Order: sequence, then structure tokens, then C-alpha cells
Amino acid sequence: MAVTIKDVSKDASVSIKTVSRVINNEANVAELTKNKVLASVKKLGFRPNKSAQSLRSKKSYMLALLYDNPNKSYLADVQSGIFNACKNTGYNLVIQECNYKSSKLTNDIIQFVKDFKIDGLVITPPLSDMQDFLSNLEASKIEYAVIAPRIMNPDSLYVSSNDYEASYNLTSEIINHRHRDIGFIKGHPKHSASLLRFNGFLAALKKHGLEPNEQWIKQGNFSFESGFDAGVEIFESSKIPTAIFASNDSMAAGIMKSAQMKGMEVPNDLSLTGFDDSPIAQQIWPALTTIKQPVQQMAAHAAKILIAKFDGLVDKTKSKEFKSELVVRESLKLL
Amino acid sequence: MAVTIKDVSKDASVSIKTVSRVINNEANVAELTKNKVLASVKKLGFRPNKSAQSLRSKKSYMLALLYDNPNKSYLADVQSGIFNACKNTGYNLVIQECNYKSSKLTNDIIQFVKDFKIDGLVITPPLSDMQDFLSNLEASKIEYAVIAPRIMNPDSLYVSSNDYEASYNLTSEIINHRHRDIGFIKGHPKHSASLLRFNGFLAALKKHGLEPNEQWIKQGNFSFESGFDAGVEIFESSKIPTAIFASNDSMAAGIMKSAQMKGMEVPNDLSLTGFDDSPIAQQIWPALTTIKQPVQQMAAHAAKILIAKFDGLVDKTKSKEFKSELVVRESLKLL
DNA sequence: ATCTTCTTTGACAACGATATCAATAGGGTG
DNA sequence: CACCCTATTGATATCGTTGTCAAAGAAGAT
Repeated sequence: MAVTIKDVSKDASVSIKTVSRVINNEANVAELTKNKVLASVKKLGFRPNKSAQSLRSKKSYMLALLYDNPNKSYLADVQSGIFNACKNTGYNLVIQECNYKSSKLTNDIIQFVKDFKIDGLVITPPLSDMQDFLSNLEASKIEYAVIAPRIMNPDSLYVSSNDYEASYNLTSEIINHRHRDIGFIKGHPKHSASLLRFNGFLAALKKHGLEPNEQWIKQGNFSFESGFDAGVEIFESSKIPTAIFASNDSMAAGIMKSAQMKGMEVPNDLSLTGFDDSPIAQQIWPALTTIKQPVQQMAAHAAKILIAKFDGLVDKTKSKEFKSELVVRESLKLL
Repeated sequence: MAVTIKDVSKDASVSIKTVSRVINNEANVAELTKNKVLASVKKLGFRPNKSAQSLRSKKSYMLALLYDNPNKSYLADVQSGIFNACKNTGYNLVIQECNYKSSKLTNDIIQFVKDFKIDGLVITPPLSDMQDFLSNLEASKIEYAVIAPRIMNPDSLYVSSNDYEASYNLTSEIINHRHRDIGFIKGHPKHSASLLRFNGFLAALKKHGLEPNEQWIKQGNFSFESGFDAGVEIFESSKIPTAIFASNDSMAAGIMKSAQMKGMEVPNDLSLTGFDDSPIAQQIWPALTTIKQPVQQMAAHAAKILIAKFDGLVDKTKSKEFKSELVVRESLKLL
């Protein structure tokens, strides 16, 4: 039915192995032979059978995306970035929803990778920081790239962003708007970004000689609801801050809703900033001042360095830190 | 290295073929033999090599999700539904971002399916309604299930929802709140749901003896921005409707933002309803009265009927229409 | 008792690539 | 000219399953 290497080898009057050499770009094939084979490949429309390749060479040309993330917009961006990086490389993307709390996680994933001969994994927070899990993958010789890990192991592949610095800058911006009473909503405790953002906040306060007020610092988990709840709590306190820095946009939106339900107006009664520049930042009114992260590019880069490694281009692409940028909108006001 | 059929056959003192029969649940294996084999399989921890299976039997145990959808929340729900349906079936999910306008779409997808021996496709709007595309898939003997197609071909696998009816009901609800001047924002012209929702709206108006006002009917494309723009236009007209029915929540949010920027308050100055019950419906204030669709279940069902077909359980599960339900929140007010 | 038929089983080929290793052909060297 | 070395090529084994087909045994029919 389909065109096989055998057909090509006959058409080009060379051996099967020589065709294989050509399509795998192996060394030591005479230029003339190579061209002859490529012509036949093209003429017959030959495409190698992935199953046969996979069986013999133990590769699948599949990457898998591992995630356990409640944030749909983040997921969609990551996925899209990886997908685009795979395009035209012959690799495809299979997805794997995980439960980071499951005790079977490690075994399930290893089994999955072995069963399907998945070539490599792209791992997102909070899985990026599960050292045990990552060590087990390594022990099983599974290739992976992590997005936004806390510990940036120079031996492993990763992409990160300058969360600390961005948070420091955003906090400074708030302070420059003459705010002194600033609340902070922490992100999901298992995401390393949460700590970085909080630390950046604290550092900026300190730098400007301000003290954090524990009453206005709440633990969230990156969800809208956790932001809403934090807002409700803060607005019950005796004194209300003039600005709140939420560790992501969803939580900021939650706070805005709780504020509006209390009859407060943003930014007149309360300034508010988010983080991530997810779609919701622009879909509420007033729109959020926030930090834009190049999520798609980060994810694409993660896939690229993995693929580069498979293709032996070890030095072509490397782990990298991406820069975020401040996006000024209406939710932050000069006091 | 890994345990193969051969190892199992030795351990169980049967032929390789018999082991194969057992793991594929073929008929005509004596109960005794079967148990013996299963015991060995378990004892040795045997797992069939997917590449070899794939090579020989031309199956991959992979489904692919095709989408070209700007709505990240919808995508995430669909994906999650399919993923859960695949769980414990041995099937996995690979994703394929498409451009429904691309002329190469059909060829690319067919090539992709052939290359990777993808067992079946789950197809989402607006691809669900591209008849040419679907016919080509059929001609290539590619299995697929469509989500929310306009034409429900009884020979094909599909899942749908009662958009027309739901829209009719929601419109009636608006009218029951004594609104007579009602605007409507249409959805993406290529999505069949758009037409169904619009027709349901018109039918309800007619039933209550109301005439649609062309000035308040705008074409959107399901995006927040298109809703925002439609809002801006409507609020420039000489007379403003007392209620607007947007064909999805994102557009409703866009309208709300444009209203708030004009200084109007929802629902006091304007009632607003959406469709889909996506997260944003609750993340804005006031929260949207909307229609909740069981997107995850629909997607899961699509995957299930595909897998059931592969496994020969033709009559176990079938195409199905899902029911949406009205979700009452604060954005719709009695006039 | 003999002939069918059906159930159960296994030997061996086949799927379509890559890996191993040997063979051949030039090119350079002393 | 004999020798070695390297670049190029091909014959054949191999990956781990499933498919084909024939054989053996059990059960049923006459």
C-alpha cells in the first residue's frame, strides 16, 4: 500500500540501508547517491513508517506536556508555544494531565513514557519543583525540560523568568505611586514563582524603608476564588490598604470583585495590580496593571532545547531566563 | 531488557501466539491456558511494546484533538474531558492546533494521521462544520467524532447540545423580566452554535410578539474584543436596549466593560446575559446570567464513542445530544 | 466406528524500519 | 607495485508484535 524504503531503494537502484542512511542524514554517503535517493523519495512520496522506526530505534517523535494547573489560560499558552515549536520538526505533542499529589504519579509517568517511547517531557509548575519526581525521571533516563523551576540545575534543561526582579519592579512602581499601605496575596505554595514574587515584593518594601503589614498579607493559590476570599478578609480589617499586589491576575480579579461588592471602586478607593497579563487582566474594568510574561515563548523554548538535544545539536540552544515586562493599565493610581 | 511476549510464553509454557491471543482478548483460548498466561504476565510485569503492536496492527492507541479555537477555557475543558475519557483505556491524547482557513489543512491532517497511525480524531468547532474536510477524512477512512456540528449526520459520530432550545429559554427568561428592547450579539459565523443561538433568540421574540431591532443586532466572533466593539456601537445608537443577549460569556464581558466605561451600571442600566458559563461569567461583577453547557462531558463522550467503536462495542455508546441549563446570576434584572 | 465440525494451539512469515559487519573501491604511502 | 586506510555500499539479522494457516484434539453426527 504505502511506499516503503524498499520501493525507494529499487527506484534509486541502491540498497535499503543506503536509503536509510540518506533519510537519517548519516555521514558517508556520496553526494551523487544522496541526490539520487532524495529524487526517488520525492518522486514516490516516501514517508518513513514511524512505527517501524520507533520499534527499531526506540524513538517516537513525540513530546509530552505534563501539567497540573488550574489556570486554563496559562495551559493554553504553554501548549500553544510547544505546539508551534514542534511544527515542522516532525515531533508531535501528547498531553498528560497529572495530579501532583498522587503517590502513583512518578510510576504512572515513567510507565507512560516507556510504553509510548515518549522522547521527552515538558514539565510545568508545580511539577517543576518536585525534586523527587525529577530525580526519578533522571534515574529512568527520561529526558525533560522544566518550565520555571525553583532550583535551576545547570545540568538540566529549563526555562525561567525573572519573577523576583519583575515583582521588585512592580512593587517599586506601586510605591512610586505614593502607596505606603500595600497588601499582598501570595500564590500557590507549591509554585516556586510564588516565593520569588513575594520575595521581590518584600525586597522592594525594604529598599524603600517600608514594613510589610501581616494583616494584609494573605495566602492564595492562584485561583480567582482564593483572591476573592483574601479580598473579603482584608476588607474586614480595621484599616484597609490603599493598594494590593496579587501574585497573579486571576486573584487580582477576585479581589476586584470583592471590592466592588463592598462598594469600593478601583482604582479610586483601592489600587490593584496583578501578574501574568492573562486575558482577564483586560477583560475586567478597570484593566489591570500587571507583569507580562512571555509564556508562549518560554514554552516554545523548552520544547526547542529538548528537540535540539535529541537531534544532537547540544550547543545550539540552551536553558534561558526570559524577561517579563511591566504593563501599565488603569488599576494602579497615584495616591 | 524489557519483558517480551517471548519471555511470557516461556514462563507459561505456551506459544507466543497464545500469549498474544490472551492479551488481545481473542476468542477461543481455553480458560485454563488464559489464566496461566495472565499469571505469567502479571508475574513478569509484561507490557506489550506499542511500537511493535503499532507496526503490525496499524494502530497507535492515540487519539488526536483538532482545534482552532480562540477560547482558551473551552479548549481546556474539551481537552480535560477527552483526557479523562482516555484514562485507563490505554489510549492517549495528542493535540493538533489547526488553522481552519489553511488550504493545506486537509492534507496536513491526513498526512499526520497516516504518519502516526492516529486511531481517531475528535473535532471541535469551527472544524466540525467543514463538510469538505470531513468528507476527505472519510474518503481516507479516518475515524472521527465531531463536537457540536450543524449537520448531525446519523452515520457519523457526534455530540451536540441543545443550543437552540437553551437560547429560546434564555430569551424567554429575559422577556419574562419585562424587557422588550433586547440586543443580540452573534457568535463566530463559522460556528454552527452561532446560528442556533440566534435562531432560538428570534423564535422566542416572535413567540412573545416582539420584533428584533436590527440596530441592536451585531456580528461578533466569540472574542472579548468583538463583544466590546459591539457594545461601543450599540451604546452610540439613539436608543439603547434595556437588555443584551451575547452569544457567549466573553462577548458579554466585553459588553459589560464597554458599558462600565460609558458609566452605565449592570444590571441597573442594562441587563446582560451570556452563554457557556465559562469562568469569566463569575469573575466579573455582577456575575453573568448564562447557559451552562456540559462541555467536559460532551468532549468525554465524543472520545468514549470513538474508543468504543475501535474496541468493537458499536452499540454500547452512541452519538448524543446534551442538555444545557440556565444559570441565574445578577446580570439580569426585572425591569 | 467413522466422518465432520469446532475448538484450541503453535510454527513461521510479515510488518518496515535500523544495526552490524563485511565487502568493495579508491587514494595515499613507502 | 604492494600495502594500508578510509569512504562508500550492501546483505542480512533484528526489533516485538500480529496474521496466516495448518495441525491436533475434542465433540457431535450418522
